[in-house]
Amino acid sequence: MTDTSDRGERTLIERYDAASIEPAWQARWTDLGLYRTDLDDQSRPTYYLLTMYDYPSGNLHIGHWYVKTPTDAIGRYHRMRGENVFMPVGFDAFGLPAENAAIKNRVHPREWTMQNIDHMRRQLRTMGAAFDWDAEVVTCDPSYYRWNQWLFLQLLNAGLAYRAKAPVDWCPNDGTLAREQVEGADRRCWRCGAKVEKRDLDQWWLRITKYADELLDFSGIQWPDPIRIMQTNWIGRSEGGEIVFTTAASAHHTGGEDLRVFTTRPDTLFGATFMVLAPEHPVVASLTAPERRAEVEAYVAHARSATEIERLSTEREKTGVALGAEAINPISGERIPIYVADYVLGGYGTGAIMAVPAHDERDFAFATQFDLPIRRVVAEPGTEDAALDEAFVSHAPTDRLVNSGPYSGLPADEGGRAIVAALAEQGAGNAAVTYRIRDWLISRQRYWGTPIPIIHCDQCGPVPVPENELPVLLPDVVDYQGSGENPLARDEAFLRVTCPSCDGPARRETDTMDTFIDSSWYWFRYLSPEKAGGPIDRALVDRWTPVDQYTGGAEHAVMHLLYSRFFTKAMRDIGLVHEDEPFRRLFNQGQILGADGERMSKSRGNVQDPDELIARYGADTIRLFLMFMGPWDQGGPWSASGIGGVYRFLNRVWAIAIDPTGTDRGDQEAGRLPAGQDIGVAEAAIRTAAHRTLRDVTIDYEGFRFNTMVARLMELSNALYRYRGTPAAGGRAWDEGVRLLLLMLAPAAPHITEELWSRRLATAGTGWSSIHLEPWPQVDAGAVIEETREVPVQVNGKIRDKVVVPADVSDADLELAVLAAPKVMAALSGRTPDRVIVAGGCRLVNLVVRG
RNA sequence: GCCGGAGUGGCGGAAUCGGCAGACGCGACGGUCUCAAACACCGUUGAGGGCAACCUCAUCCGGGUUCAAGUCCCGGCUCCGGCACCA
Repeated sequence: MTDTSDRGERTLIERYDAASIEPAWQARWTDLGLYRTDLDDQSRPTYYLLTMYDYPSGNLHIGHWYVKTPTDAIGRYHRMRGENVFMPVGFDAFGLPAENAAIKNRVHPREWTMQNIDHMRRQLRTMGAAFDWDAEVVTCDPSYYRWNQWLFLQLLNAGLAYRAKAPVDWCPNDGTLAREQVEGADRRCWRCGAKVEKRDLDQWWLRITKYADELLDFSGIQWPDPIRIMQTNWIGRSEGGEIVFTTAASAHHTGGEDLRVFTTRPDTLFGATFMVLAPEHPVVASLTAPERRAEVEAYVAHARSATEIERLSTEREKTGVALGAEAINPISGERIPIYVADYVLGGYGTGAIMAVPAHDERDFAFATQFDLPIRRVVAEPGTEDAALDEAFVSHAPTDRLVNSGPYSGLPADEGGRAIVAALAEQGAGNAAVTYRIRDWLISRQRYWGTPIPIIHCDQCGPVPVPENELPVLLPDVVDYQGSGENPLARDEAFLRVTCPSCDGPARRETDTMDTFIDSSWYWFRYLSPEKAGGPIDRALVDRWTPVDQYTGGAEHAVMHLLYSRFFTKAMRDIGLVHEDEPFRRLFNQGQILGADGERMSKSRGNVQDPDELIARYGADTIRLFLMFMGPWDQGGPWSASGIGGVYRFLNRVWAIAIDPTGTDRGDQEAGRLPAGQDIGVAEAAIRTAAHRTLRDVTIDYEGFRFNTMVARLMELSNALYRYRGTPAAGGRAWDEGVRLLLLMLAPAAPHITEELWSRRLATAGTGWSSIHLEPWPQVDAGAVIEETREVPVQVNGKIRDKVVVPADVSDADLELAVLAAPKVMAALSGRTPDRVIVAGGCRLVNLVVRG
């Protein structure tokens, strides 16, 4: 900190020097424990502000600053509003990159991760953010992941975890691959280039589908519409019916087997002209006619290697193969051919559909491709015989069934219900709901994750590790180099155990957990990161959660944010917490891309390191610049052009606060009040500017509109700067203006404002206290009232003139003033307006004249 | 492909309960200061036309609704995020 005692002896203005101010204040704040939250303080309302924790990739880049510094401003603003703010940080420390780095550089994942965390901690401190470092969580620490294991066991007890097979992408050399590790259209391993295959493995799942309906209810939270829509679509609830078709007897098959299909349109049952099974459907093999076997098997094998995105593409030509078997329509008795096609997914609905090409776009495309009949069964009145050149999918209340036997003529909706009822009576169908969302597969065939606390015994099957034996520690020395096998399976000491239930020889589960588990409850742990007797401190959790405000990238819109909601509900049902939702309010900020418009990544070499910017401008300038760039939810490519303007702004603030009487070389008007103003007018203008800014900036902070917040502070500083060196500078209005400017700027630029604030206090001879503990100022309503206003006047929608009228003018008086305005009279050229439209609140007048 | 978002001066962006398009900043141009340059400061700056007062055009493209459209509706294009093992 700068010693202020010798200021009077200086002849030149002391320059703004961020490099000397910022580290000093950061150190002092830490010494004072200014941002250590007293979680037990009952005197103020709590405000839990959470920003998504980081993966410790090694270096903080400008994207981290973009995420964190506006969040910090929110926290500081709320603190000034009198709330007890809790803003923790931590590290999402398990995951693939550590293991990839380990394989590549022969560093242990733990070492790599912990070094990165150390480095990032130091870098995080340079932001000057008000993080409470006492609350840090590091997920790869056994004190954290043991509770992942504990929670898993509770979920297992509650019937929310189970074991089932799932296909994974498999490389013969490197084992399971993540999606991003499978490259190219021919699907090769990124590391060794081998052809990637699918392999079915027994894996652990969490029953998120049980909560599907509850997850569709957002009534308890204030989240942005787009996120709610995406989650709703992701869950994908569909109402309809299940209909049981029967296989027909044929030369190679006895028939009589049930084939259940799910449909959202039971009303179109009479229009089913063929049936499609997913390649994964269990009866595909047994239904296939011998002469079709080779073709069907080849098709199924090929379909399994395609991604879901490819399979569901409506652009791609439909493919499929006839099985050489038929199914019987339960209501019409009609026999229709059965196909296998990859546009039907094994995991959705029943994995089988009745295809109604007349009323489904995908079925229509398939039928056209394979020359199958298309039979209209729903029509708008009068269009019953109209040809179909595309699927007729809309259903209006006036639509009626046609070609539907006894149901023909019924309104489509009613007919659909009647058909379901008839089917139910004969045991061939029922109303049903299905979801797009699948259960959450949490098994990973990796080393660097939370070991799943299960022991496999030949006698007893999978047995949970007893709670008192937790944590199952991740062994330190393990051969995690890729070799196809699970890394933990190669550690004999880890692997070989006795069964907790029968004491016989057994082996540990060698899969680890998805890292989304870590992030599905970490905000609870922040409240008591050291607690040994359980995952959470119930009293603190009850007082502090749900999190008041969560901020993070929109790339997490669905998965992380949905898993967190699911976990909270599951923990509630287990009796661990009371609430239904994790995050009351959510804000998804945008993403900073590299200068090339691509996502910042080391491999692309487009990462912007903030360190050189800090050295040149200081943290406050960067913080402010990131907020000023544009709307926070937008992000965009990084460009430092413009940062100089923000730096100039801070220099002006510095000059205004430290030297009100100074003037600038080169300014011929320096020291003079603006034309036509005396001191009274000038001071009133300053007061109005300051309080209007306060009014607007407050709204901007509340709405996270940081770009306009900074713009408004720039306007205020420009307004004050105009009076610098004039008789109005240093007066009461000026002093209040400076005070408000600093207070409003404090959440966004904490260092320079703290420095200038401490100098003000020193000058005033008051004892020091931090600006960040000041209350948010009050708007003086009297100072913001305007006496007159300028109203634009249009003639036939084009601006022709402006009139200045009293602010409380009546519509009638306004109209008189408008008609007397010279340019309006010229534009009317003697004509009388046919209509006079006064926009609401006298914002604008439009005169409409014909001819 | 499907779901979600965005497209406004040379650039980042402002203005969305339908009411002055371009706040604020960058850049550019002119000037002041300086021996000079840099810094700083003052001014101009959407495009086109006109001596001027002013006029015309302009918010991705094409239609539409309206006294009035960046904003609402219909159709398209481009870019960004997600699509279940990156986090």
